[in-house]
Amino acid sequence: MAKTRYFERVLAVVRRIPRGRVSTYGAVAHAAGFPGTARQVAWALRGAAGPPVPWQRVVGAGGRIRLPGEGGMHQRLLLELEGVEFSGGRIRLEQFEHQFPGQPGRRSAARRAAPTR
DNA sequence: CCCTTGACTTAGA
DNA sequence: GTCTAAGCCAAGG
Repeated sequence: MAKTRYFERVLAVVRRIPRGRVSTYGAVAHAAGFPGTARQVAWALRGAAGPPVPWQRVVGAGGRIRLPGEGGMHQRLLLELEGVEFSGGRIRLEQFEHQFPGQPGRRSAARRAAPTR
């Protein structure tokens, strides 16, 4: 039961994350077409946490679990079962982060505030 | 319409 | 390495 478009879009993206891979809130938000809405991605996952949505494959920047409490423990467990390796509480994004197809945000052709990195 | 909440992120101390 | 502050944005009250 689709609730909102935002909701649907985000979940659709999360569903595309293959098993054994992970993505970050920011990346999902961007892939869904809403760059800069990482927090809302978390909000959406919270309301969708279920079988149809591999919510555990979405982690915070740097490959850190941002879900507190047992939920976080559960998430880490599920990921490890999928083959994702942790390194001192962090996931090696270099190796497990899923790269979405060249899908530039649809809201505006592009948006790379990319600070002086 | 205003205010609060939150599984976030980045930058600075 | 840790902690704090500010920026961000959709939803719900």
